[in-house]
Amino acid sequence: MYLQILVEQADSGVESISSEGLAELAGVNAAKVRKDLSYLGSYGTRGVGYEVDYLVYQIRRELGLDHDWPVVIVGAGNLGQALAGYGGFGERGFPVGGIVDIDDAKVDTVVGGARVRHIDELPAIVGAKNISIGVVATPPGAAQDAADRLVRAGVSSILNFAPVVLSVPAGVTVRKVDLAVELQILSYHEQRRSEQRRTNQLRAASGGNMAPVGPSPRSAEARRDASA
Amino acid sequence: MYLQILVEQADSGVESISSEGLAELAGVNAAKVRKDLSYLGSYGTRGVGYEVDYLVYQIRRELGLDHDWPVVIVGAGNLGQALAGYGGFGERGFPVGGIVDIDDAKVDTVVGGARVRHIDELPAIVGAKNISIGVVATPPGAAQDAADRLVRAGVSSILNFAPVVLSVPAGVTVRKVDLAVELQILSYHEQRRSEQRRTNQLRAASGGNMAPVGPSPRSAEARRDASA
DNA sequence: GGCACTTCGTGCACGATTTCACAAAGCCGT
DNA sequence: ACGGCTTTGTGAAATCGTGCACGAAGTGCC
Repeated sequence: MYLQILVEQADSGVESISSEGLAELAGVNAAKVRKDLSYLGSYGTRGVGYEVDYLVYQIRRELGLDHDWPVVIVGAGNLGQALAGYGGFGERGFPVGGIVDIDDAKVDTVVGGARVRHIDELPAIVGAKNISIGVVATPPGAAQDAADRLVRAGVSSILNFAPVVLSVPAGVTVRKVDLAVELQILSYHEQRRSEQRRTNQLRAASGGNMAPVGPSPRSAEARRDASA
Repeated sequence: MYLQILVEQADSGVESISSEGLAELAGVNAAKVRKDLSYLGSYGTRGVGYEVDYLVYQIRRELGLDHDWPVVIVGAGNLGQALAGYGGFGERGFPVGGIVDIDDAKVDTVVGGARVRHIDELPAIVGAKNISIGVVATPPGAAQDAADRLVRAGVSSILNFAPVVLSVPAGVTVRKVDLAVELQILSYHEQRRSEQRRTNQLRAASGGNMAPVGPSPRSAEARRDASA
């Protein structure tokens, strides 16, 4: 998150930023920013702040973003195609090194400049380009098989878009992005808001004379939401 | 997460599950599962466990998933089209209630069964279908404007796919999904793994006789990853 | 060169979350 | 009906993360 903000700042010509400034942009506490950045080393200057470019460089280095990480996408359905077509990936250091599908009808079609290849070619693709990151964009039922194949092919990090919990051997990192879960969390907040409204109406209807429902009890939560 | 696992279990015919079983599947501690579920009420049976169907029902109710939440998508580019075309949304209770774009060239094209409408129609769409959730699928530069328009139209929850921090009034919930950030986190793990390998090689080369690099110091982290 | 001012880096305290541990509660076999 | 077994629900303890406060270190003006 810091990296993103810092790059944005660098692009608008900001050369130096204080922990407080960065904290404001990130929606967190300034002390937290300093503590977080201190894990990278002492890259700030007291009385001045942090040099944006240098900090960007250091964060990139720590995250391993000083070189490209080609990724292979498994599943050329709706989502797989969108991901392959989305230029933002390559721009940010993750070029699409290949896209595969199990369905012969999809093989050899072209999406986003890459030709879809058969999933059996996965080991060859991963080996040739030395790929260590795989993206699972299959239907739920095929996701575990896709993950197994990725692991067998030598991939050690997986980004999973399928709404299932993948089981992988130790030493393989999985991250899951579940769009429905994100929506469910929003649903929960909406639900609470509508309950809140009902309660307020009841209070108003009963001509109540109660303490106002101030922001204080929920402020911490609200802040987290805003910064998320 | 529990909901997802429970639904999966229900589909495979499991009728009852213990906190320990659920904890295993979720990759967390059993006591945590019990404490989490206890916030919903006392829906377990001592000596037996939790009835899967009933628990699913209770979690759904708490999350506000007992009715549909139509969503409106802003941005009919690559990602917006994929989201609109992806059936999984509607299936999980979030039907696409509309998709809009600012570009006249895109207006009136049809994606995923919905006709793209102009962004100026946002208030009408939101009002007509009583929509409270908006999805921002625009390029970074247009995201804040999209969010502002959503808020003005009356939306109170936003799912943001653009890699920028949106600022919204208090009372509006924003969740951000940033695919590049997910990949960056994987990159970080890969980076560490490759550093690890180098260190091991050095150790081996120096004929070292050191304590083995066991899984213990990283096990907590690994567990978090697996369960994420 | 010295002084006022700014901002970092970090020890410490507090609050939140997670885990432990155990009593209470229910099932099942006899 | 009762005792043994299992598993929940929840106080208490331990751990973890965050924010405060302040010394250290730098800048810039006079």
